[in-house]
Amino acid sequence: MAGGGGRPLRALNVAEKPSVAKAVSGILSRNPSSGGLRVREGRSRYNKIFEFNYAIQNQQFHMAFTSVTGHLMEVEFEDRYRKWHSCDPVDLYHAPVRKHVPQDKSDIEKTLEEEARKSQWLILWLDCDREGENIAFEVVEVCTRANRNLNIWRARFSALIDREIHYAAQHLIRPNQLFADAVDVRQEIDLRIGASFTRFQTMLLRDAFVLDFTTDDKNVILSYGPCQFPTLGFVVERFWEIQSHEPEEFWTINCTHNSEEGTATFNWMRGHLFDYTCATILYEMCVQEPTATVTNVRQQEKLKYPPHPLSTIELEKRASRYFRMSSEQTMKVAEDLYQAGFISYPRTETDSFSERTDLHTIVQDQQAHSIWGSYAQRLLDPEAGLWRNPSGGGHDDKAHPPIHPTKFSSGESGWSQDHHKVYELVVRHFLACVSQPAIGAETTVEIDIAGEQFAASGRVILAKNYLDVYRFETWGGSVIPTYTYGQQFTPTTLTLDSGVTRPPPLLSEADLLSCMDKAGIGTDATMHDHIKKLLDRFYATKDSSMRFTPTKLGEALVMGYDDMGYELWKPYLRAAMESDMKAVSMGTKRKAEVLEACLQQMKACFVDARLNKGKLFEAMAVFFERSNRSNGNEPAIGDVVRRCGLCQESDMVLRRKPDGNFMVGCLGYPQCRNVVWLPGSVSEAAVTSNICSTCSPGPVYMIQFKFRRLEIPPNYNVDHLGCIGGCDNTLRQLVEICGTGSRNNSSMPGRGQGHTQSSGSAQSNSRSQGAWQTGHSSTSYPSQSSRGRSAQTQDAAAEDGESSIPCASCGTPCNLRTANTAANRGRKFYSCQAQGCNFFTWEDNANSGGTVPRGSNSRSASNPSRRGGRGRSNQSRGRANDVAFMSATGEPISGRCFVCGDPSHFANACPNRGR
DNA sequence: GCAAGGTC
Repeated sequence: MAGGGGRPLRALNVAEKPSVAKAVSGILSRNPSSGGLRVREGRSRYNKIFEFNYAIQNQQFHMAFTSVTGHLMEVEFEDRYRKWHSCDPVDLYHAPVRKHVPQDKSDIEKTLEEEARKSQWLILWLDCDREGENIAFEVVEVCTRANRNLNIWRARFSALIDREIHYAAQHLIRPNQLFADAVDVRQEIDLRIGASFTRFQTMLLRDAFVLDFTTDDKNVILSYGPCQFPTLGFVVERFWEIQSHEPEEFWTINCTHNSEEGTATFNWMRGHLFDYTCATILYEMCVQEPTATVTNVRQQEKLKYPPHPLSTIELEKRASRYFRMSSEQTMKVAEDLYQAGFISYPRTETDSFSERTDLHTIVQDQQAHSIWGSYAQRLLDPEAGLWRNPSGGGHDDKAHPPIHPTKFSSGESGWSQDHHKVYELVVRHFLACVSQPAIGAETTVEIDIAGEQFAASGRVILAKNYLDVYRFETWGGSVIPTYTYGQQFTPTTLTLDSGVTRPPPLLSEADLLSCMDKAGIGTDATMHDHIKKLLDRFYATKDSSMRFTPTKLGEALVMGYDDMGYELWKPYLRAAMESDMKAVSMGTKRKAEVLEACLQQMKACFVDARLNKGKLFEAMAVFFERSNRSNGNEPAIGDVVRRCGLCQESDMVLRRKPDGNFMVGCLGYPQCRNVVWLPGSVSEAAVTSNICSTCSPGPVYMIQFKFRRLEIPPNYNVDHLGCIGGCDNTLRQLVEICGTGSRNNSSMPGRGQGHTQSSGSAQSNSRSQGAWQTGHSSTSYPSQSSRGRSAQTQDAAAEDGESSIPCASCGTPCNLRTANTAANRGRKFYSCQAQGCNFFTWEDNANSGGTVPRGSNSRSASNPSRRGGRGRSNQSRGRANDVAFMSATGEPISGRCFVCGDPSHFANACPNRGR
C-alpha cells in the first residue's frame, strides 16, 4: 500500500489518553513498511510518543503519536474575580473568563508545541463525542500557536479494532467546531452558575448559623452545582415522601391448602381492600361457603434472560447491590484493573457488542479458571447449546465497547478483596450475557370460594443456563401440589389478615444512579463523583445498607430554594442545558445566543434568589441555631451596593452593625475605610436589583429602606427605595434630621429566634403539603404483595349473578350478590368483577342512582393528590373510606354503620368492629 | 475556597 507520493511528510497524531495512542499506534504500525514501532519519552511521564511510518492515500508519512489526558485546558475567571471577596457574586455572570492550560498540564503542552513545530499535519484521534471534539480544539489551539501552517484532520473511529482504525486513517475529516462549541457553552455556564451560587450561599449562611456537623464550620463550603444539586434533590425528595407517608390499614383474605403433595398458598385476586367492612363481608361469605373450586390451571414456560453487556452505570449499580461497594470505590478499582490490562475501558455507555468483537476468544481466555473455567468450556462446546449471541440494551457511545475481561487472571497477589470482586463481576457478567436464558415451568392455579377468586403459583426451574455462572441473581420458585380443573376442596386455612401500607425505602446508591441516568444528570464517568460530593459537602449520609438520607444541611438548602418557588434542585435546568447543547452541536442554535439566553435567565434567577434569601435563612433556622458571628464584623456578601470609589478595588456592601444601625462600608476595610452612614431611623434595609439611573460610576444598586414611623417626620414615607450614590435627597434629609447615631433599643422583631422558629415549623409542615401538591408521586408500597392482578374480568359470580350494573369506577359489570354479615344478612349488593377494582355498592343505593366509587378503596399509586383531599371533606368523620357511600355531590346518602347497622355512627367508630 | 468534564 505504500505507494509513491514523494518525500514523506511528518504527522503529529494526538489521542485523548495514553492507552489509545498506544493501541492505535500498534494497529497502524503492524505492517512491514512501518519500519517498526519506536517509543520515546515526552515531557510528561505518562504521555509517551510512538513513532512509525504510515501511508495515507498513498502519501508516505512519518507518524508521531502522542496523547493528552482528557481536557488540556480549563475555563477560569480572570484573576481579579478569582478571590471570593473580590466582587459581588452576581458579577460572575459577566466577568471575563479565559481558557488556559493549567500548570499540571504544561508539560503536555510543551510536548505538543515541540512536535507541532516539526510537523506538517495534525491528526486528532480524540474520543468521538462532544467532549472529545472540544479537547481536539484545545489541542489545535496549542499546536497552531507553535505552527500556523498545520494541515488539521480528524480521525473518526468507534472501536480500537484494526479495520476501523485503518478506515479512520484513510478517511480523515475536518474537526467539528459545532460539537466543540456545545461543550464551551456547558463549561462556561457550569462555571458561572456554580461559582456564583456557591459563593452566595456559602457566605450568606456559613457564618449565620452554628453548623454543628463539623468542627471547622468557618471553612465549610456550601456548594451549588447543576449536577450535584439535583442529585441532592432526589435524595431529599424521597426523604420527604417517606416523612409524609401516612400508614393506612388494609385487609386481605388468605387461603392455604395442605395436601399429600405439599402446601399451596392462595392469594386473594382483589389484592387488598382498605375498607374493613367490605373485607369482612366478603370474608364471612367465604367462611360460610368455604368450598374451593378450581377454575383455571395454567402451565407456562417462562424465560429469565441474562443481563445486557455491562455499561459503567450497570457496573456501579450491580457492585453496589451485590457487594455494597460505593460507586466511587467501584470506579477506582475498575480503573486499576483497566490500567493493569485485566478489563476493558471502564467508562462506557455502550451495552451491546459490535458484531466484529471476537466474543469466543474472550470466553476461551477464561477456561483456565478454577471456578468458572468449566462453565466457559461448556459455553464453547456447540453440543452444550449454552451459547447465545448477547442482546444489546440499545445504548452506544460509539467510542468504547461494553466492559469485559481482556486478560485472564485467577487473582493477582496485589489485589484487594474489592479487586477480586469487581473482576469476578465483570467476568461472570460477560459469560452470562453470552449464555442462554434460564428456563422455568410456571404453574398458576385459580380457585373460587363463594364468588371470590384466589390464585396460587409455583415454579420449577428446568434449566439454569446463565444462572449457573451468574451467582448474583436467583430465580426463586416453589413447588405447588397438582390441581385439576373443576376439582373441589376445603381450604386448610382461610384468614382475614390486616396489613399496613409502608412508605418507599430511602434511595439506594443504585436507585440514585438510575434517577440520575434517567434525568441526564452527569455522565457515566462523573456520576459517582456527584454522589460522593453530597457526602463530602455534608449534604447527605449513606447508611450501612447503602441508602441515602439528607442531612439537616442538605434538607435545609433544598427547602430554602423550594420555598422560593425555584426548581434549582430539580433536574430540569440540566435537561434544558443539555437540549440547548444539542441544538448548538446540531447547528440549529448559535453558541453565543444560547450562552446569552441561559446566563441571562440564570442571572435573573440568582438576583431573585438573593432578594429572597430570607427563605434560605428560614429553612436553615428550622435545623440550626443562629450564630452571633453574622452580627459581628463579617461582611454580608450578597449585599453589594456599588464598587468602592475610594480604593477602586473592593465593593461597598450594606451591613448592619452590632448596635442595630445600618451602614454601607467598603469590603477593603481596614485598608480602605470608605463608609456611607445611613439614617438612625432605619429599621430594615435590603439591597435590590434596581440600578440608579443617575449616579455614576455605576452600577449603584438601590436599597429598599423601612423607617421607624415614630422617628421620622410625618411627611416622610415609612418605605423608601433609596440610593446612596448622592442623588437621594430624602436620604440626606433623614440623616440630617435623625442622625446616624446609635439608639437605645436596637433589638427588633423580624428575624428573632422566636419568630424564626415558629415560622420554621410552619415551613416544615407546609413542606409535605407542597410536595404533594406539586405532583410528586405518592406511591404507597403495600407490605403484602398483590400478585395475580390483571385487567381481565372474572366469570359471573356463582350466586345472584343474574343481575348486573356497570361499575361507576371502571365500567365493568358489577354482579348482584348477597351479604351474610350479622348486620346485613340477606342484603343485596353489587361488587365489581374487574380485578383490581374495588367498587362496591348496596343494591338499594345503586337503584337510587346515588353511588360513587369508594374514596380510598380505589386509590392507587397514580393518585398523588389523595392527601390534599383527605381530612378536609371528612374531617369530622375520620377515614374517608368508612363514610358509607356518597352521592355525586359528595353528600352521604347512607349514614348507617356497616358493621352493626346503627345509624348513629360509622363503621370506624363501631364498638362491634374488630376481628 | 466555587462547577462539571476529561483522565493519571
